[in-house]
Amino acid sequence: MVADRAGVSRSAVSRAFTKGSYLEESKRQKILEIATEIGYQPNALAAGLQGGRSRLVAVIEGDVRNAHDTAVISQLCSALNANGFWPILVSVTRMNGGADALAFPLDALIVRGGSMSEDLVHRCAKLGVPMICYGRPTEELNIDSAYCKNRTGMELAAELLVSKGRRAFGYVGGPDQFYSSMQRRKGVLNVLERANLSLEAEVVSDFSVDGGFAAARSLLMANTHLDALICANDAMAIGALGAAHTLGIAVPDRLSVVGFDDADMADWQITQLTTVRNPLETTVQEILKLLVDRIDNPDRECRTIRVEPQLILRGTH
Amino acid sequence: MVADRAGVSRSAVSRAFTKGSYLEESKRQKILEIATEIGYQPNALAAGLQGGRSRLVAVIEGDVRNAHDTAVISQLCSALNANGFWPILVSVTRMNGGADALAFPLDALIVRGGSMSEDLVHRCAKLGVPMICYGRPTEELNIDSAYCKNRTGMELAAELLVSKGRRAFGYVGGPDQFYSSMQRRKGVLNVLERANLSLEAEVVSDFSVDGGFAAARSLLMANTHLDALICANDAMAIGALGAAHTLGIAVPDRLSVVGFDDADMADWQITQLTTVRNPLETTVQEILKLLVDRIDNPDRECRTIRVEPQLILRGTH
DNA sequence: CTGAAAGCGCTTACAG
DNA sequence: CTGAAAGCGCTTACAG
Repeated sequence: MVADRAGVSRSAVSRAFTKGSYLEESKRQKILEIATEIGYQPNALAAGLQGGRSRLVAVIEGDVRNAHDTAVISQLCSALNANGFWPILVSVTRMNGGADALAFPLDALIVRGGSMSEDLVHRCAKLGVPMICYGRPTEELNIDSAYCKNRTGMELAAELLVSKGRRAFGYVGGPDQFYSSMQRRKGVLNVLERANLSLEAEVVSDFSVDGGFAAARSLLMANTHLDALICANDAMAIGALGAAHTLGIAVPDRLSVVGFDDADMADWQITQLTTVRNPLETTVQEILKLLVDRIDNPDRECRTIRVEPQLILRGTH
Repeated sequence: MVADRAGVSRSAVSRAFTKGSYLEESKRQKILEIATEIGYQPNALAAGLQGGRSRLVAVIEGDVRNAHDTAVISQLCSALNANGFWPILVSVTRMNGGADALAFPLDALIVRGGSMSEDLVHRCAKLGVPMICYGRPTEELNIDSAYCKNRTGMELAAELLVSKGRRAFGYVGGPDQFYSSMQRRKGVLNVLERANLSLEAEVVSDFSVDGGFAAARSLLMANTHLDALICANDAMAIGALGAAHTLGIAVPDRLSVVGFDDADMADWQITQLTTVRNPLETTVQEILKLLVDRIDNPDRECRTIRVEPQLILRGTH
């Protein structure tokens, strides 16, 4: 034990590792020295038991996965690390909707709107664990959240195509249960209405590349006159690009294809997808700000951060 | 407190939540009932303090990211969840090479070979925290590991191209410091030597799509006679496909391109990349077996699992 | 500035 | 089958 070796009390050792606590510098030095020598490090579990903060944050991972979701989670964990938090990754399907993670005295719990169950909301509230949501507004639940303006983003995309002279629009939507799916579709519809156009064909898919391929293929085969195909995310747009290719439809000459997210793959040479940027670094930063601020100030009112989307012009419009 | 409400001891409550401990069924029932009512759940931190297992597993996330690495980590966390473990995600750059995670009484620590520092190895050994490595062999360090047979895999790919009549080979390699880079390159060289061919051009890149694009582009421009381009992973192969496209080189008519990993993107319609399957589900399962077995049996000899690669024929060879 | 003591919320022998 | 007690490894008032 470090305390014995250094001839000090356990309190002193604890203080040596606590920034900003009173301890004679020479003593602290000696303690730290012995600690590194024998490889001692305060046990975070025991420390976390002390009423204060555990610095543990559960990140609930949803079941619908695409490149953008994965990227958000990865960046989120990185940002948590950078702020001295320990992200515990929890699968929504595996761990009882994420509620099992509440066995830990969590400083916070982060979840995408689409994976948030009522049960989870109730239990967090009951236990006083702050919840931060992303991907949809949650004011009505009194929960902080950050999300990209989906409708606005899609309006940007649709306006671009209308202004390019496109007139026969098809749409590949995301699963109905997602807030983002509804909003993105609404954005498209708004613009078409203003332009006195209507959606000529539409199909719902699953936000995946394969799903987008199948959906776009059947849509394009049944509606050969389409000259614009808007997809609710980049993964499906990439699938749509494949579908157009196999059907011999030239993009963008005969057909415009746009997506949403601006995932990495949108900028590859073989895709060069025109899309709407869903700025994940910004979203992640906002989530962290909400989290830190919530911990400092547990009783403040909940806040909703709306992140601005941005049109990214590349080669498929 | 549940114990009071149910009129039992704290021991009884603890036992009610511990599978396989003696407790009259009616009592257990009552305790569980009250627990769900008031939202009680044993504190995992306090439980973890009890000499036994914490069920906490640190997963160290490296700095070099590509789709395959991200997928491995994501699946790994999912598999850990499925086995009742709590993965703590730790950024190798942010958290002192991952060593900071040792503040928790970890049941194990999982790290990719390329992100494993000597310091980390020493400290895990000193603290008795089992380390499971993937992506390279670590027998000499007395550490369990699982990895795909890189050399064998690349031999499969190179043999395919040789048998197709390709004679002028180029190679886009991964960063020198990775074990997998060296082994994959060796696989290519072995096959060429046996066929009395030699590598005509070669360049090292960074396992990313953009890196692969730039590398392949310069390679192809400087060596217009190449008829085969082997890339050390799928991401760079996708980049190479883009490079070939912008240079007007028809794949596979004039140039064969193959990758390694069989990442999701390799099977998209727009890529249909011929590649070598680096079976991540198998690797993840093997890592979990190693981990569980190590926990049950802390003093067993270390094991190295070599996962079999598999040639996947698609459209670019 | 520092030590002795209490306490965080559990589990686990130890007695019954 | 079950309770009282000790103990896990820390931190934090409380006295000095």
